[in-house]
Amino acid sequence: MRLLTWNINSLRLRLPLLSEIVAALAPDVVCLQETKVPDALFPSDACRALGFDHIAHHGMKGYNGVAILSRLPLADIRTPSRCNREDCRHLAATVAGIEIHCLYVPAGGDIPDPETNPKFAHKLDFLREVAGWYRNNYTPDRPVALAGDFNVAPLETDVWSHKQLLSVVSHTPVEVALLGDMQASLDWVDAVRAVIPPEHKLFTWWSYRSPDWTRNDRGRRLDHVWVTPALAGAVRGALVARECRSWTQPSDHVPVVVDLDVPLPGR
DNA sequence: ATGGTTGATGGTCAA
Repeated sequence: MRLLTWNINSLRLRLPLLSEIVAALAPDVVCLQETKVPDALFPSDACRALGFDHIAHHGMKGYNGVAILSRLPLADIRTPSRCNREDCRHLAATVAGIEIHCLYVPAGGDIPDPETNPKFAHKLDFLREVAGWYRNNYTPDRPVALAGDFNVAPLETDVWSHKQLLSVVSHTPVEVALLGDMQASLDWVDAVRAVIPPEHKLFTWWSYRSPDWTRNDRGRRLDHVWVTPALAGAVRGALVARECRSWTQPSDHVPVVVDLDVPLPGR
């Protein structure tokens, strides 16, 4: 099973780019974040035309929104609410016996202080709640893949400068610690870092605000694919589609792909 | 220390 996750930053605007990446990488399952499309306006026909006959989406007007596109049937579609908000950040479905979870963690605003910045407080609460939810509702022997924009770059090699980003939201010690707690909830394995050694710098996001993202390569690894220990032995490969950041009218995030050696029906 | 860009929206808000 080839799983692709991408913060697409408007699905409707970037359908042609989705088509391009699907043609190039042939994923079986696609997890999208920041679809920015209400469910009533979801472009299902266009997604089916890309080969995804099975679609789950959880969207709202203007912001957020998650979706799972699959070549294989989806079962048990669920949309857990987070922090008592209906803000469309979590979607889960079962594909070929594997639970696929698509997650969009709040970005957290600019100021890394939960006392003065409610967005940062929400982000910290969200991370705590998700960790507790997995701990209470799952066990590590269940085959689950958790993919999405976690909006946290946990490792020193996940940012262009560890020292310079210590007080920048996405790499502050409090967020990294909470993401660590979330990872510990089910002993999640970072599938991408299981393939690409943690010594290597690896980014999945580059700010739109930089006039030339390639000049200093000031990126961060905000997008992740984790698997439970039950699936860790099935991880066969991982890829960050860095070249997509150079497309015309790109998302500020690029797709991340993980290959899992699991039996698929009809193959 | 500051400002820089993009997308949805139709004024700003979120990232």
